[in-house]
Amino acid sequence: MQDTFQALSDPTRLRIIRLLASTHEQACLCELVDSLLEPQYKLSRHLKILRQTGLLDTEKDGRWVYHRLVSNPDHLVRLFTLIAGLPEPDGIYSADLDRFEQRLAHRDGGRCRVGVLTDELKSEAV
Amino acid sequence: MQDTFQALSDPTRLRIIRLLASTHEQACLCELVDSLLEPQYKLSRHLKILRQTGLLDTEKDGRWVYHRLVSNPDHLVRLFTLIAGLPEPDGIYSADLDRFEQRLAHRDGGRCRVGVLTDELKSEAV
DNA sequence: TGCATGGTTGCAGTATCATGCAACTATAAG
DNA sequence: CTTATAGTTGCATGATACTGCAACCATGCA
Repeated sequence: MQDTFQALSDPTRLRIIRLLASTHEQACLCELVDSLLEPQYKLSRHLKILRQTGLLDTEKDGRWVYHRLVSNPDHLVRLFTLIAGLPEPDGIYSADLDRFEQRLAHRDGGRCRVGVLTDELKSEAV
Repeated sequence: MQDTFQALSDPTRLRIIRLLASTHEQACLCELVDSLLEPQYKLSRHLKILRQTGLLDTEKDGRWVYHRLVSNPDHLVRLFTLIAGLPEPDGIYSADLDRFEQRLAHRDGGRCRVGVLTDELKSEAV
């Protein structure tokens, strides 16, 4: 179980878990890149760690790989709930959440059909 | 908050937290030494980290220093509860708990009045 | 078959962390 | 004052972890 806490001890990984826990959504890598504004390879590696630790499930669909929180064992689900309800000192998570929901608007039939949009999204914002 | 998970990502520190969370007790260093069977300096350092991370409160009483889980903020208390209810794959925690309760029998008026007893306790066990 | 693109990974550098040893502080008792 | 003991800490070392870069794999499409 300390592996679980170990996995959550990295800021980037905690952002990923919080995002998925508070939205009850799944996300592919490019959507996470646009939401957390971190390099693709960095997030890819953290996702791998979260998967290996048993916190994430993965489903491959064509070129896209969807990540979601596991739905068991029970104590992990409770932990996710606790994390989703955590107070937020800095506002990082709500900013992640905003960008994520903006990104979800680009889905088609509940599936990701585009790649990294960070630059385009920035232009729209202007 | 990742500091909290970071603090819990060490096996020794998790043993300390689990012990205090499942007993709702406080403990001084020598009692922890007898319960976890780890070197005093090692536990002392981990206790310091847990204190600095805001998971433990400390009360000094003569030569003895008592450590207990903090009672706020709320999400920490919930986390402690979750930890106390965690399944136990290996039996390490229940062994810690057994030794801790054996050690508590040596208290006098709810206070620790002896030092490290590991060797003596071993002899008794024979 | 070739290309664009979502995603992965080997490598190297740097930082962080846990541990053992030994020296140290602080407090109580003779 | 001296001694025993509960607890702390500086130092050196080995292990682990995060990151950036660049090369790579896998899939869909023209």
